[in-house]
Amino acid sequence: MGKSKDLCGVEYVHEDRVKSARKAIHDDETVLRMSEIFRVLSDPTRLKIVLALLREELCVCDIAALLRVTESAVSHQLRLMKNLRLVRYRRNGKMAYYSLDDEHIEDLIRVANRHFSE
Amino acid sequence: MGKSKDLCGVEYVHEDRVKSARKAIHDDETVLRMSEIFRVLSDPTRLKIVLALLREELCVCDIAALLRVTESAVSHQLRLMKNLRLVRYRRNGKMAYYSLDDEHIEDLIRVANRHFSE
DNA sequence: TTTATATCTGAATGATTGTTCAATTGTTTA
DNA sequence: TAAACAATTGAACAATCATTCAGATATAAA
Repeated sequence: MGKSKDLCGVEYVHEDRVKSARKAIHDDETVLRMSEIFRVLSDPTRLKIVLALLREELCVCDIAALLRVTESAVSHQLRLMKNLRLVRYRRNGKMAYYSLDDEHIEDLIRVANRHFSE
Repeated sequence: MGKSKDLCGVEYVHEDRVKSARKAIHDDETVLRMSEIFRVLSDPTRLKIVLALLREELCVCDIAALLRVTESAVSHQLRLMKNLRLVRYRRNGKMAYYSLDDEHIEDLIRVANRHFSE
């Protein structure tokens, strides 16, 4: 089984398999956006914030106290998630109440849980 | 609604909500292991490798050519995923053929896809 | 207005990470 | 044997990241 060339001059050992595999890979922009979603959940602190918001709408200081991290750190992470439209917030006086704004995150966490329990 | 103290001396604004949210957060070790799974998929190169292996068993040099990255980079990432038991490999002569060794990854990617298509 | 509280922000810092490079291992072929 | 090839490995590097700190903003209460 020799090497073969494709149009771009890249050599493959198994041309058929590579062509098949390439169909399964999305375009770069889509891959990038998918990876961003997973990246949000790849940090333990952020994952805990998401897990907490899955159950209750919470203000920044409650999240900070619950996770034992500074309010500043929580605020930074919430901004990141707000920019990705994963959380929303409403102001009420001095407080900012955050809640989840994405119905697929719960599914992702459910699948990840299955990974350990099975 | 005043602040209240729990046993550890941490003050909460909304004690009831925090107690409820805490139940939704897994223990530290579980959260850490969950975040590790998401971390694997949070890098575009690794995500592409996974997407490719979802369809075909591939050798290192084919993955490298397909993604236009060095074989060394691919090998490093594959080792990481092998340590997490997400991929397996079989040797055949000089080649090492890698394939997915986890049935939940496909579900994670499916859910992430839904996030954009809906 | 002053004071206190809740949140946000930008800069700085230390830690982590993905890739590259050079060298090496193990296998096949000449 | 020697040469070629596929893959691995460890060190080094630049880039990214999460947190901290100090200060700013905004709202509520005194």
